[in-house]
Amino acid sequence: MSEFRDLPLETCEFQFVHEDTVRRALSLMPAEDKLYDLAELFKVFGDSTRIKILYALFEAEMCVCDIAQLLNMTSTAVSHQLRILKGNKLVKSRREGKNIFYSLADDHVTSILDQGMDHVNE
Amino acid sequence: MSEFRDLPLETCEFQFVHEDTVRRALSLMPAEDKLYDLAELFKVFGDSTRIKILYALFEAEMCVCDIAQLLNMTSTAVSHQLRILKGNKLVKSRREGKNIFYSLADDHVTSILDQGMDHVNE
DNA sequence: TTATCATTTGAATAGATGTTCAAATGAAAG
DNA sequence: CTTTCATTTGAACATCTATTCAAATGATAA
Repeated sequence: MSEFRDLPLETCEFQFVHEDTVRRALSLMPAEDKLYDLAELFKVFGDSTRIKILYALFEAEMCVCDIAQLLNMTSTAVSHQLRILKGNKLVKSRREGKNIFYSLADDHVTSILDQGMDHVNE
Repeated sequence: MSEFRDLPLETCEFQFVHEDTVRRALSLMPAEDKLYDLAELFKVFGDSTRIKILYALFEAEMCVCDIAQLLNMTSTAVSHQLRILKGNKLVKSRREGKNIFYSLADDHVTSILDQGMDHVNE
């Protein structure tokens, strides 16, 4: 039969509309897990606290306490968010005595933020 | 006094750490509402259903029913997400008889997706 | 008009998520 | 060792959000 997976018959109860378009798009879609990972990445950027943290680190590395002061938040709340940012490889950290300094992981972070900011500023 | 807003004294109870760094970063941060808008934008990308819809429309314009079939979801669920995408100017629509065709709003959408996909593929 | 059906809308539900609180690490200093 | 304190951790809570369901539009055809 077809080289593609069967299309569900139930979604549109009465007819197939534009079946060719659907099949072609389906065959060209990235893998399911890639799309999921991509959504997860953007989800990390989709919180104003985390966005603020990333912009703060844009200037210089900072410890948790610095960021907490800057954002007028508790160190605990900031630490929770830094954990998520680090888990997604958007920031990295180094210890210096009692302090742990965080900084942006790589230039990708900056370019994603810039791209988004362009859209917002239109 | 200072040209910057006062820093809160309560976040780090016992001392100011790296006050200069904090003040400089604070003065260079984008406006609060810009950062909020940016987070809102990324929040829209931060859902796998919406990501799938955008990638589907990457190939060709499609009606709600087409997308629903392709994603194996109900038209209702897809419509709700299209509403969000359209509200954020990521897709546009045109009516043709009973069908409403959706397509990507502009090239910005593509470049944001590409940038994110690069990071995921590392 | 009436029937058909793609799409939208609003309310309800279930699941995800950010902040707070209390407690636990971990490193430096006395 | 004990104290100090920056940071982390886990649980609880409140809020947000995606999907479902039932019902309403809106456009075409009979």
